[in-house]
Amino acid sequence: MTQLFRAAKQNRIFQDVVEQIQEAIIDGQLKVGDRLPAERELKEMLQTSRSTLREALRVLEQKGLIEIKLGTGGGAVIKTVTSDLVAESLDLLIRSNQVSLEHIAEFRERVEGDVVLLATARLKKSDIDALEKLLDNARRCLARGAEGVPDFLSADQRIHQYFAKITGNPIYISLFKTMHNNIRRYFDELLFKEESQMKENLQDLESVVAAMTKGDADSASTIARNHVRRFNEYMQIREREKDS
Amino acid sequence: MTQLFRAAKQNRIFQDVVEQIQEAIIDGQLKVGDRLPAERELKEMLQTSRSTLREALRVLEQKGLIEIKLGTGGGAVIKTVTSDLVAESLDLLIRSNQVSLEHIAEFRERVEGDVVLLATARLKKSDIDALEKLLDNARRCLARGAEGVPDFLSADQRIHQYFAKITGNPIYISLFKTMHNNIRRYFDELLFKEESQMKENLQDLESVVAAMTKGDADSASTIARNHVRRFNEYMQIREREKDS
DNA sequence: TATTATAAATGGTCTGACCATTCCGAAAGT
DNA sequence: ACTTTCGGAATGGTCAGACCATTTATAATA
Repeated sequence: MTQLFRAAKQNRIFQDVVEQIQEAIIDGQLKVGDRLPAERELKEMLQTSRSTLREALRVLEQKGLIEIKLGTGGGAVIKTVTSDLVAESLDLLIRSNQVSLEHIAEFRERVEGDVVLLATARLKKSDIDALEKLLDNARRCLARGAEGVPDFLSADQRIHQYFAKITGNPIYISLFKTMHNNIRRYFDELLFKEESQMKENLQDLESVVAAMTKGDADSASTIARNHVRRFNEYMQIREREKDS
Repeated sequence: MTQLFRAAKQNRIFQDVVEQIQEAIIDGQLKVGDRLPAERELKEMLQTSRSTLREALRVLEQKGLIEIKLGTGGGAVIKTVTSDLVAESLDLLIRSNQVSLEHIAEFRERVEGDVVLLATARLKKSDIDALEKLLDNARRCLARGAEGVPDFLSADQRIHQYFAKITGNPIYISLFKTMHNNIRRYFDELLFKEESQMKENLQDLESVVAAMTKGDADSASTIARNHVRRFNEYMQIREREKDS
C-alpha cells in the first residue's frame, strides 16, 4: 500500500483520485474484497482533503467499483463488477427517452426467443431443478387467487431472468434485468387481474421449460416468442383501453 | 432483487438528494438545458450542507444526468441522457474480464439478424438510397488500399448502425451504437487489415442490402448473421494468435 | 471605439469539528 | 469459567466556514 498512490493533481482533483483508484482496480493491484485505507489515512496518501476524497469515493461507488460500510472495520471494499450499472444506465435511457411499450415489446419478443434458444443448448441438470422450483412457486401464487397476483408476477419475472442466467452471458442477464423492471413499471398501471390470463401465462412457461428439458430448442424458442407476443398484445390492448 | 427492495440506507442524506433531483428530471419538472440553483442556494432549499450536496452532484454527474460548468453563469445543467454511460459501464465490464469476446460475439450475431429482419420490413425508398451511398463510400475506401482501412471500418460501422436506424426502435439504435463502439475499441489491435478480408466484408454487406431491397428478409437476416459470425471467428483467431 | 482592469458569481478545495454506527474487548454479573 | 453488558475506539456521514480558481459582465481607460 505504500507505493500505490501518488499525489493527486488535475483540474478536478477528485477526478484524478477516481482514475488512480480505478486503474489500480482494473490493473489488479486492488482485488475484489480488498479494503481501501480509511478516509483519514487515504487523504494523506493522496495529499488531498477529505471532502475531495469523498467526492471521488461517491463516483467510484456509483460506478459500482466499491462498496462502503459503516462502523469500525468498515470502509470502502472493492466490489465485483456486475452488470447492474449497465442495467441501471439502460434503465435511465429507457425512462428518459420515453421509449414506448411497443419498442420494448418488439425488442423483448426477439431477444427472448434468442435467449431461450441459447439457454436450451446450455441447460444443466441443476438448471432444470431450479426452473421446476420456480414454476412450483408460481403455481402456488396462482393458487392463492387474486391475492397472489403480485407474487405471481415476481415469480414470472424470476423465471424469465433465470433463462438469461442459464446463457451465462452477462449482456443478456443485464438486458433482462432492465427489460423486466421496466415492464413491471407498466404493469403497475395495466396490471391484469384475471386468473385466466395468469393461468395462460403459467402454461406457456411450463411449455417452454418442458421443451427446453426435452432439448427441443426450436419449439422452446417459438413458444417463448409467442408467449411474449401474446403478453405484449394484451398489454397494448389494456393500454388503449386506459387511454380511451 | 432490484425491484423488490431498495436499500433501507436512507441514512445517507446525499442519496436522498440524488433521488429528489433525479425524480424531478425523469418526471419532467426539470428539462434538458435547465440549470439547477447555485450550490450555496440549493443547499438552503434542501436544508443540507454544501459538502453533502456536492456528493450528490458527483453522483448525478456520474449518472450522466447533469453537466457542471465553472465560473459565473456556470453551475449544474440538466443533460440529455445519452448511451455514453451504458457504453462506459459495458466497457468496465469488459475491462474487468466479466464480458468476453465470445459474449459480445454471440449477442451481436443474434441481434444483428433480428435487426436486419425488422429493417427489411420497414425499408423505405430513402433508406435504400442512403444505404447505397454508404456502400459507395465503403467501396471508395476499399479502393484506396491499406491507407483506406480505418475509413473503411468506420464506413462499415455506419452501415450496421443504419440498419438499426431503419428499425426506428431506440433500443436497437443505442444498443448498436454502444456495441459497435465497444467492438471497435476492444479489437483496435486485432482489426484485420488484409484487403481480401475487407473485400469479403463489403461483399457481405452488398448482399445484405441487395436482399433487403428485394424484400427478402430471411436471406438478408441469414447473410447478416453469417457475416457477423465469420467476422467474430476471424477476431477470435486473431486473439488466440496474439496470446500465443 | 477598443482594450483592459475590476468585481461578482460560481464551482473546487481545504480544515476542523461533531454525530452515528459498528465492533471488540474489558468489566460485571452469574 | 461463561455470559452479558457496557463503554471506548475506529470509521463513515454531516456540518460550517473559509479561501482559491475560473468565468463572465461591467466599468474604467487609452
